[in-house]
Amino acid sequence: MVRKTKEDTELTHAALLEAAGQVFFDKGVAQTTLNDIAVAAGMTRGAIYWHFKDKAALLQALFGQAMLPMEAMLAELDVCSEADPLGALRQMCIQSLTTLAQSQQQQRIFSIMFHKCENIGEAAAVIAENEQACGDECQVRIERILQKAVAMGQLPPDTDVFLSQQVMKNFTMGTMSEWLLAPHLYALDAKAAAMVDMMMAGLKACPPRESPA
Amino acid sequence: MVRKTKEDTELTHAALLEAAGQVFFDKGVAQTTLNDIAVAAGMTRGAIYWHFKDKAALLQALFGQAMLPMEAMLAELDVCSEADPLGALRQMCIQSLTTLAQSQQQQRIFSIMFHKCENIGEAAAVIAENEQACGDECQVRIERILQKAVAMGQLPPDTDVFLSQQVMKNFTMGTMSEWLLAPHLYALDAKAAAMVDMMMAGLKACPPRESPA
DNA sequence: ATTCTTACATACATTCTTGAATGTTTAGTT
DNA sequence: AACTAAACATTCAAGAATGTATGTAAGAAT
Repeated sequence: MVRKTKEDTELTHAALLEAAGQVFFDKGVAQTTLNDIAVAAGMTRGAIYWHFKDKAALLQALFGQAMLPMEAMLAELDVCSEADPLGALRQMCIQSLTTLAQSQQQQRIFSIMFHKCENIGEAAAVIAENEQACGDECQVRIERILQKAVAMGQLPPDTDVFLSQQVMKNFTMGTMSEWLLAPHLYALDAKAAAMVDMMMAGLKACPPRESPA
Repeated sequence: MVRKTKEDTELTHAALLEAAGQVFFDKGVAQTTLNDIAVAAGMTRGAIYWHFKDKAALLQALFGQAMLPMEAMLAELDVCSEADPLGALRQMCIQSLTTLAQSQQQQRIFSIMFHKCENIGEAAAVIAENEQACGDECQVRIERILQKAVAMGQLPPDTDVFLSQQVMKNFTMGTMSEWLLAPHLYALDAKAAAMVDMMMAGLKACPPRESPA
């Protein structure tokens, strides 16, 4: 079995990505050989080197795949944040968690990002791109929405917008990260709303204040 | 330079640990050779193999070193939680963050744990020990204190104690993890109290409730 | 029908890293 | 003073992973 039709080619491309996700998840990125992935996909390393430049490129492709739902949510956020900015942020946090809870592929990839990949060297460039592009761009947007919430009276006027955004991010990322360490402990999709509501209640009641500069 | 006095021996032991922390932090655990560490400490691999069984043992020793302050805080927690359980938890969260913010060695080691070490295989055993011993034991204690807070009326009677503890943990770990990715973004030690207060306010105002079983 | 090129498989050379084995010097011990 | 053993340094064998180079069968183009 050698030369395939174009659809077959894309199929093996996807199969390699899926196998990579599985093996990276099982053994960790550093402990995983390209041969491991190839075998898991029923091929040889030649196939991988054809589709991807090297291990880092494979990882990058895998991460990029998981970032699509998140970027979609960010786009949606701008639309929904007109009337009720705080409500839109709440929805985004909840959706981030429930989306994660409902997709095994997402769980695997995020688990790799959080716990099974060293943010170093090649990977650092990938993380720095995806976490500075999505993370930095994301930060600006959320701060804008928080400012809108302040302007509309949903939050106190002296709210420290930057820190509030940071707290939201820390809470959400921490919840994802920690839940992935023990997904059986509780049903994240069922509890996400209650957890996020608790955080939002804190944001409304006692947000970090701007220090008098 | 070969045979040293006992104090010198302990000195090189500490030097090896410090070098390990530095190099692991710089290059990540997987990308770090034992030779890298030895050179950074001004020695050869022989010294490492004398003091530690292998790379995993070195990592374990390094992590154990960073765990001491945390365990001390847990011990202190039981003492302080009599009159004001919620206040004691608040103090613990704040102290966790400020302690991290004030010790560069802690920052390096926690950064390694969070972002530069794959929770896999050998390391998983270490993590599973330290994060299941400290993390599992920690969970039980915090839940007990939260129950005390419920009994004393500091929290609503139908508070979901387990989920509340989970939220506290997620927030604290997330804050540590995210801050370590960009420590220059804000002064954690100055802002820790405000951030924790926000979370605690949410806990008081709108904690996750027990679902009617 | 022939040729070209894709999509892999196979083989190979090179480079690292590890663990162990052995060597060496000197601090304690008696 | 001699001996033992600690505290390393040095050397070596072995495997393993990577990148590349080459082989090859089949789809696509003419």
